[in-house]
Amino acid sequence: MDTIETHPSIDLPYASPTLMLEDFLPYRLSVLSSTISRTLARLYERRFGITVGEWRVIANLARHGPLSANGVCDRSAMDKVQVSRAVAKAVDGGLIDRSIDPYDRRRSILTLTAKGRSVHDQVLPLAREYQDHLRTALDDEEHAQFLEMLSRLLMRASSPRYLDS
Amino acid sequence: MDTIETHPSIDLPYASPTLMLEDFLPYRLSVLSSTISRTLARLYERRFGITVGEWRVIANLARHGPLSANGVCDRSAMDKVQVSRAVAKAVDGGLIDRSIDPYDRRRSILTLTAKGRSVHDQVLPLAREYQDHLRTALDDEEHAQFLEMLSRLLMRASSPRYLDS
DNA sequence: TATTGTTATACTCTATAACTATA
DNA sequence: TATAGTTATAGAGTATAACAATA
Repeated sequence: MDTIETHPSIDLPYASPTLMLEDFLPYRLSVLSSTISRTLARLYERRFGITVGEWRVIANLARHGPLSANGVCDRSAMDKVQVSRAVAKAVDGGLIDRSIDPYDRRRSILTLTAKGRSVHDQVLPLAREYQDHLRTALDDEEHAQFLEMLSRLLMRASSPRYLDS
Repeated sequence: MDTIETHPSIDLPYASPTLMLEDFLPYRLSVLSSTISRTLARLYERRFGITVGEWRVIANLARHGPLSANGVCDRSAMDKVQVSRAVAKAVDGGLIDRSIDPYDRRRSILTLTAKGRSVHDQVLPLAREYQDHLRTALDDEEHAQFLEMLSRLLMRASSPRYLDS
């Protein structure tokens, strides 16, 4: 609703413009994303003892594996340190098998173990179920639009002008 | 590994369904939100030495202040520990004035200092500028739709069924 | 007893850089 | 010299609980 008065209230000696946090896009995104991430993180941790990072690695190996650590980086929005740690934990837990690429001994070859595949096959329906639960908030067209808008926003958010400075 | 014979594909000994991470809504939201949050956190920290938490408290006090710590909690999606720490840092930095409510001596009364107001007035246009930069990815109608979809998704994400368990 | 707010503790996450081994 | 990956370190954020003061 627009203001009726043409100038700020005389009660206030000084009233600078303010931010309605609940309409600030970064805030809104952050609240939604962290609510969802927390829920999923708990789901993965409680039921399967894995972190979100491990899940991302596992999901990528299930779909695209075998991959090197670098291959996982490229597909997971995780940097090499995050991948290294997630992989170490998953190898430790017997979910991932790590060997050395004989053609380039700096590279690793990561594959799911049977146990890792089994965890994947159990987590996947739960992840999908949660996504479907969220998606009941949107119809198919809206969902497509939403994803498309996320893409456009990400391109903007990743633009160099704002990434440093 | 489980059965081979019952699976249709000949090429793959075992191919369970997989998740295309890049189409998984929680993943997409997380990548976008963390890119944006990181950018803003750097902006606030580098130019003004404040955390995102402090900025949220400051923005709320500028708009709705004076508030108690609880009042800030209600409006900022932060819990009382986060608020307590953000307020302590801002009081320490001379941005917020903290006194005790004489009518309920458990409560604090938080107001911006002149310095806090000044920081607010400098951060605000930068925050808006960044939001506007993001918003060039969307037209006005899309932006309204986007915020509205975020609301619906948040209601879903906050539903009790998935918050614990 | 319940509420407001602070403090303690432990754990996760992130960012950066240094390091190794290989190429 | 460059790349793949690991390790080290410190800082920030998060969750939980315990706590003091007040109601």
